Amino acid sequence: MPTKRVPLTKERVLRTAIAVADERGVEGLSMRKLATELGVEAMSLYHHVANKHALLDGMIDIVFSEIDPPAAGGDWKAELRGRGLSTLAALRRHPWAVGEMEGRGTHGMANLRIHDAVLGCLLGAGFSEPMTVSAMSVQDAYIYGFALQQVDMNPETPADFAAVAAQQMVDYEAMLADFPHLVRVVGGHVAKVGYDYDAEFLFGLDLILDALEQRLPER
Amino acid sequence: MPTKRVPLTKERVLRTAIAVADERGVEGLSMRKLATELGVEAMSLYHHVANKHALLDGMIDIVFSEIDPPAAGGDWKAELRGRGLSTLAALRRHPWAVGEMEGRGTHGMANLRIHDAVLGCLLGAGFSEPMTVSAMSVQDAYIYGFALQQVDMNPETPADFAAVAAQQMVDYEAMLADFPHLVRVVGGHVAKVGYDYDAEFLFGLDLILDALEQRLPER
DNA sequence: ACCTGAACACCGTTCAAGT
DNA sequence: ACCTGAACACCGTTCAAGT
Repeated sequence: MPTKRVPLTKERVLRTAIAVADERGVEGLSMRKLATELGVEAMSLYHHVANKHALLDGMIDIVFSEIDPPAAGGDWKAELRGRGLSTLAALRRHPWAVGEMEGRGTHGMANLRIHDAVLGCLLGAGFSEPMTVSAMSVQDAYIYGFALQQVDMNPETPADFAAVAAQQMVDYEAMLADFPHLVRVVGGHVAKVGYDYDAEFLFGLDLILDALEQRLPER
Repeated sequence: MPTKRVPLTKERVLRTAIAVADERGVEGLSMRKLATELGVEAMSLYHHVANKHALLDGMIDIVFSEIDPPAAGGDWKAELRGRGLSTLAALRRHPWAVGEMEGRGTHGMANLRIHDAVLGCLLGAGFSEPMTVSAMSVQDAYIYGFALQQVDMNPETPADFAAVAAQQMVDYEAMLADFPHLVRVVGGHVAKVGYDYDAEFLFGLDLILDALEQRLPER
């Protein structure tokens, strides 16, 4: 209703799509709803984006652009720790992203940029070329996997919450009998309020970075 | 056309849904197509499954049921290594699964069963309760994250392959100038045929398991 | 050049009706 | 009890037509 004069651009389409997905989940993002949000008809979007797949490609690369790349000169462990935290933060701001990153053949410029920086950081630290590939692979798998698990904790459709709670109770019934370790450990430590996801994330990230340091040729 | 007498059961609906998703991706799985595959109308499915969300819940728990749970008594590292490999194998057989596991509040029985076994294995190894939670969290994040990256490598729609190849070339153009480390490392080691995903997976899994062993109280 | 109305071939799901 | 036909409210995308 307000600024109806501002013209449609690819940038504006992508930014608005991200806002919609952040708010309503990727399930709640349709070309038609996005168009309405932009004060336009659905078909107008196709002048700025080839199709919905390309729309998601663009959205995902914007998420990658929010990640701080590690510097190559300094303390490589600190740099990669910072990059890990920055990645998790971006994926937490855009919880739909991690589930859509897989299977889409193409890689955006921002994606390539941060991976290039990570490789440069590891090579600068003294890792061999094959070891650098492996070292990046473990870190990325861990970071994306952790983000994925975290999304799993916060159900994105609050409408399902009652169903979830009910199912939880059914599970609990069986758990008491069949899953003693889950009852003991999860009941005792995870279910208590204030479970600290950032601390949990850093435990794993530091575990991996320290283990990688031990694989460094010299020292 | 052949066996039209066999009655619809939840089991048969879920198994067929998995077969369809394995073959055509989760995008290619609709209630209507699944019904056709079963020689039935779409609405008949709703007698065995509450809705599509519940269908996916059931499918995912069948994937979990294909994972070998670790034993509690033996060599904990070997057991958890085996469980990691078994999980990766299941997620490779059903590439759609890892992208659908997130965000769905509910957890099936097979899911709970294998997590209970992992916890039992770690507790049996001598880890404290909070450490057991952390140790399972790193492993799961790594395993699911690795599976996610692997799906990313194999584009699930072979129709897009030409587009992917074309985009790859565009990327390469820019890479030569802007992403020197990617060109050096990925060009030299990853792009060469025969990149061994299982070896890469085990590098990270063993790195994590060895690092966890160092955190064990006694030894 | 940029936007759109109408249309096509799909979706998930409900509901009243059939056997 | 189990299955279905017709209908509703949605999808992504194409295409010829408007400005």
